[in-house]
Amino acid sequence: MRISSRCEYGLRAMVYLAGHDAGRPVPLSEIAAAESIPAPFLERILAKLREAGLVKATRGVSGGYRLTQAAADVHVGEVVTALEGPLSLVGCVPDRGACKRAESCASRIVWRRLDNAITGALNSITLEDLTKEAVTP
Amino acid sequence: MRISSRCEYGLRAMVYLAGHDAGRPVPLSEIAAAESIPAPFLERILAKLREAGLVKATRGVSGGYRLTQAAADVHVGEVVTALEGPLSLVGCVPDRGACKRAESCASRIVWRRLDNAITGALNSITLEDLTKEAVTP
DNA sequence: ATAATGCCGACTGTATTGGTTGGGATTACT
DNA sequence: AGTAATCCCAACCAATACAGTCGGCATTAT
Repeated sequence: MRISSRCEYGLRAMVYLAGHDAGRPVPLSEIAAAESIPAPFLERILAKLREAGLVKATRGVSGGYRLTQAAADVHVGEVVTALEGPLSLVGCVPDRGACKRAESCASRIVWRRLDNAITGALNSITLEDLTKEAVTP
Repeated sequence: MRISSRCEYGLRAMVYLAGHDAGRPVPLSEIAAAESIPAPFLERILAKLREAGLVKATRGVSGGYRLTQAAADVHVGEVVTALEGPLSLVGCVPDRGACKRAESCASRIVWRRLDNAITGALNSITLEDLTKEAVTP
């Protein structure tokens, strides 16, 4: 039960993009250097974010990455989901059929609550909030 | 970012113990059968819970496991921590020195919030709540 | 043409997960 | 004393995920 480096890096990269959008795409190498992320690893992370539609890339000289949406429209939960898979920590929460005893399982109450807490926490923050650091802890 | 089976099983076992404490210890085999948990695996899970002081075992014929405290005093967070390690999903939250950029890192805000959400969700439920199923989702 | 950039598939070492196996040590009961 | 039920423990295993790396190809501004 740990957030992967992939995900930490990915969020840092997204925040960087949000904070450095000046009409030009930002090359991967710049993000990697600024955030101390191994470049080839970051490449694979950005690929996932691109597949998820969160960033778009332009190739060639002076190419790079940009957000596809305004920073204010991107919730952190979307970023985490793109990199970490569904936020549900336990299979029986989204898919009641995943476990035969789901109906009578008291523990499921816990996992449902946990699910709500996590989703709420991550979806109540946008990239814009983070660039402004105007979030109360 | 997933709860391990170890942890799901462990919580189910704890809830079972909370709901079946009739002054006698409950043998592992009973829990395993009732909750469909592979017995040898459950054994290792209960070992961890015992190390954490959450259950105690008595050996020999008609031995078994019991909670060390009243169900109302055991918060789910303790059970999860015992099996899954610290609840913090990211190293820089409990230990600010884990990452050099911690001070200036906007993402850290996210992880702090997430931490609080998770801890809050898990520590607001006790085993007794679960046996009564009196928790609102 | 060239250099900067993104795209992609294959590979690797390490750790974790989800177990199993086999043999002990304790204890209640007869 | 013997036996069966029970917990205790160390070693092992296969599959998967994690955190990267490497090498080459495709695209494009200049």
